[in-house]
This record gives sequence, C-alpha cells and structure tokens, in this order.
Amino acid sequence: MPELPEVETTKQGIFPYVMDEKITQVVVRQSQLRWPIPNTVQQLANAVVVAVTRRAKFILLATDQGQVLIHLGMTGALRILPQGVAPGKHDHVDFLLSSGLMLRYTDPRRFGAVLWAPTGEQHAMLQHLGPEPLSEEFSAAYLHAQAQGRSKAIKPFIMDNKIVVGVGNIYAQEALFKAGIHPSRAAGRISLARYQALHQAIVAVLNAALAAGGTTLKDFTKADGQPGYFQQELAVYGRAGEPCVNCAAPLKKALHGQRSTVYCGRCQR
DNA sequence: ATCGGGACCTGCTTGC
DNA sequence: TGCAAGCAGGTCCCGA
Repeated sequence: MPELPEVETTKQGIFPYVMDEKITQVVVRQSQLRWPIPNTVQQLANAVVVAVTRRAKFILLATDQGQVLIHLGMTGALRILPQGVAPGKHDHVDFLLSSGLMLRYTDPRRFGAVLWAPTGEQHAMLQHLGPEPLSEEFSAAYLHAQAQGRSKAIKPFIMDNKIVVGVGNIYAQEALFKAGIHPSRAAGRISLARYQALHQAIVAVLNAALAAGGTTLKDFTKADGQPGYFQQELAVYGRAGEPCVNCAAPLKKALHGQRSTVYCGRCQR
C-alpha cells in the first residue's frame, strides 16, 4: 500500500533506468485499471523520457511526446526487469526500453492508474491539489488557516488532497498520535500551537519512512525488489486493542469515512 | 461549499 | 473443510 514515501522511493529507484531512455513499445495486457489506460499511452512508440518526477502519489514520466502519469493505488508496484521475463497474472503493463530492460507495472487490485497528458498541460487529476507535505508551502500556519470554520474531523482533513497531498491512512494515524491530537476532533477547533505539533509530526513520520524506504532499494532490478515498508515504529496503525506505547492503555479504534483509525483515548485529545 | 457515504477491485483473514 | 463475509485502501462521484 504505497504512501508517499514508497512512491518517492519507487521514483528514485526507476529513475536511472528510464531517464533518457526511449520507450520503444508499450505492452498493455489489462487496460482496465482505476480508469482505462488511454490509447495515447498504449500506442506510444519511440518516446524519449526527458524527466521523471513525482507530484502527490503520481509518478510522472515526461517524454518528448507527452506525459505518462502512473499511480500505484494501494497494491501497485513498478519494477525494472529484462525484456522477456514472463508476465504474471497481475503484470498489466510493460514499458519496453531501448536498453533492453523494461518498466513493468503490477497491480493485483487494479486501484492504480496509468494516464496521459500532453506536454505542457497539467492532467485534470493534478489540478486542485494541495501542497507537498515536505515543501515550504506546507506549514502549521497554512493548516490552521485552511481549517478555519471546518467541522470535518482532523483525520480525514489531513488526508484530503486539497489540503495537503501524500498523507494516507497509515501516516495520518501515526502523525495524530505523535501530535497528541484526537482523530475525531474538528479541524477548525485546533489551535495554531497544536497545528505546529501536527505539522512537525507529519513531516517527521514521512521523513522517517522515506529514510527507511530509501535503504531497501539497492537493486531495483531484482524481481523481488519490492519497495520496503515502514513497519518499524508504527505506534498505532493496526494495533487496536494493544497497549499504547506511551501510557499502556489499550488503543481504541474508530471509523472515519469507512477508514479505520487507531488511537489512544488517553494520550490524544 | 462542505460533508459523509458509496463505488471501484482482489487477496487475505476471519467466522460460521 | 468449505464457503461467505469482512477488511484493506486512494480517489472520484453523488446526494444531502
């Protein structure tokens, strides 16, 4: 379930293999992902990759013919393999490269997406996105200002892409625990000082995960080179009923928009 | 405008 | 044992 650190790590992992390469052919075995893969991608040939970037959880392959957008959904993965490696059941797309390698997109649940945008145009999905969480633009003051008058619970608030991108279910829970904020508290009823703690917590958990992920990707061409997880130091995620690492009280579980949230009723207010 | 709930999809876990 | 229900999760869409 890639969250922003996993996506960033993946981007860095594929970069040396796809940058400046020519995509000679795109092999699509399953075009029905979250959205259908556009024909422009399927028919792409001899497009040179001129940039590999990330925006929110999208990996952007800019080519001299236009931009390929790749979203990993929650079970998606990108790997670099030699051409000719037999595809598995969930290997939906191969981008064949002039180097003889290929970029293979795998996604068992097909929640991810492969999209297209002409050069110089921003895909509709990238418009109206909030700031990157690790940018200067994202600050406690910004969060506090955005939250004014909002009754929405803070947890779905920070998971809202229009507020800030890249904060998924796992890190939202971890950051709120770290900041001592109850996940159900209305976003508009949190002080600037507490937003400073929350901002720091979000940045800290993302950076820690990024550091952990970055060390797992020595060789991105290995078949089993799945991006590593940030499973260490998860204080609350998936630990409902277990003792709080701070106070030992049993962690509680709540739902926010069908998403489960684990928190400490004593440490988080 | 804002909010909450449903839908998408499949594999793994849980429960009868 | 076998099967069905439950759950996971990012994002869009719709109705209130």
